[in-house]
Amino acid sequence: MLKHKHDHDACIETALEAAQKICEERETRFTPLRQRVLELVWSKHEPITAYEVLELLSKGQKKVAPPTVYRALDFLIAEGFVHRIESLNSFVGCSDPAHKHQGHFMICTKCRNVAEMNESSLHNVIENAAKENGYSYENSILEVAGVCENCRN
Amino acid sequence: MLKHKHDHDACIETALEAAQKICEERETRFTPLRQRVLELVWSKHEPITAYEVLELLSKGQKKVAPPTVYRALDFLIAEGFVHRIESLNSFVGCSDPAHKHQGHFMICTKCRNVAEMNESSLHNVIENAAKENGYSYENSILEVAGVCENCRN
DNA sequence: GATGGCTTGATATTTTATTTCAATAAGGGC
DNA sequence: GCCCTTATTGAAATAAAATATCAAGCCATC
Repeated sequence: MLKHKHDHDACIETALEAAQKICEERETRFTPLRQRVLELVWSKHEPITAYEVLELLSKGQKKVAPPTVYRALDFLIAEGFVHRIESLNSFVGCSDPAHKHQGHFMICTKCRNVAEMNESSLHNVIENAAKENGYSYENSILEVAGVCENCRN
Repeated sequence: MLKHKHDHDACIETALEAAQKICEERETRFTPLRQRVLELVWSKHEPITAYEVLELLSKGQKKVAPPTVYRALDFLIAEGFVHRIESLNSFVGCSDPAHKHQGHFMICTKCRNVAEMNESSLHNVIENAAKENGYSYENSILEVAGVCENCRN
C-alpha cells in the first residue's frame, strides 16, 4: 500500500482479470460499462464517490446519468468486486473478490487510503457478540478510522 | 426493548434528565431546541432521520430549516447523547451517555429497532485488529444487521 | 427474425446535507 | 445594569447522494 512503490496499473489489471474470471464462472455479464466502472473505482486506493465515477466516466465519451453509475456499482457490489464505505458514501475495490466476506475496513484519516481487514477471527467475534445480545447475524460493517503506517512515518 | 411492555415515556424522560445533568457538569448549553430534538430522537427506539425530526419539529410551531436540525444533532452527537447510524443515514438516542464509547450497533432488519453493544472486549478486539494491521486507532463504527429476539418469536 | 429478459439511456425527482449571511440570545467584565 | 464578545438560531439557497420511471437497445434462444 506504499504509494511510491506501488505499481497501480498492475493492481487495476489484476482486479479486472479476477472479476472477468469470476463472471465467466457465474455466467453473469461483465459488460463494458461494468468493466469501465470497476476500472475507475480501482483508479485509486482511496474510496471514490459515485459522482466522481460519473464524472470520470463522462470524460471523452458521451455523458452518462447517475442511475447508470449506481446500477453498475450495484452489480459490482452484488458480485463482491466493490465494497461500499458507509461512513464516506464512497466505494472501494475489493482486494479479495473470490471469497465472500464482510466489509471490514480501516480508513486512514490522513491519506484517505482504505485497507480491508481480512480476519475471520474478528468476524467470529462480531457474530458471537451479536448472538449473545439476542440478535441473529445477517451481515455487518466495520469501519475503523486511524492513521496508516505510512502516514505515521 | 420489548415494545409492549416498555414504558417509553420514562425512557425519554431518563434520557433528557441524564443529558441535562451532563450538560450542567460540562457547562455546555442544553437549549430548548436541543432538548426538543433529543426528545424527538428518543420518540422511538428505531433510528430516525434528520428530516423526520425536522417534520416533527415543525408541527405546531413555526417551521424550521434543515440546518437547525443538523446543528442540534451535531451538538447532541458531540456530547454523546445521540449516535449516527451510517448505514441508515439515521440517528438514535444513546443508552449510556455518561460514558464515552464507540457506536457499535445491532439493527433488526424486521422491526428496525436498534440496540447498542456495550462490550469493551469487542472494542479491544477491534482496536487490536487495527493495530495489527498497522493502523493507529482513532474510532470505529460497527453496524450489525440481524433479527432481534422479539421478531424471531 | 420474432420473443423475452437483461441492460442501458434519459428525464425527473427525492432524499440527505451544507454553505452563507443575518438576527438573536446568553454570559463575562466593568 | 450596560457593553462586548461569542454562541446559537433563522432563513434562503444550493450542493451532494440516491432513486423512480419509462423508453430504447442488446443479446441469447428458439
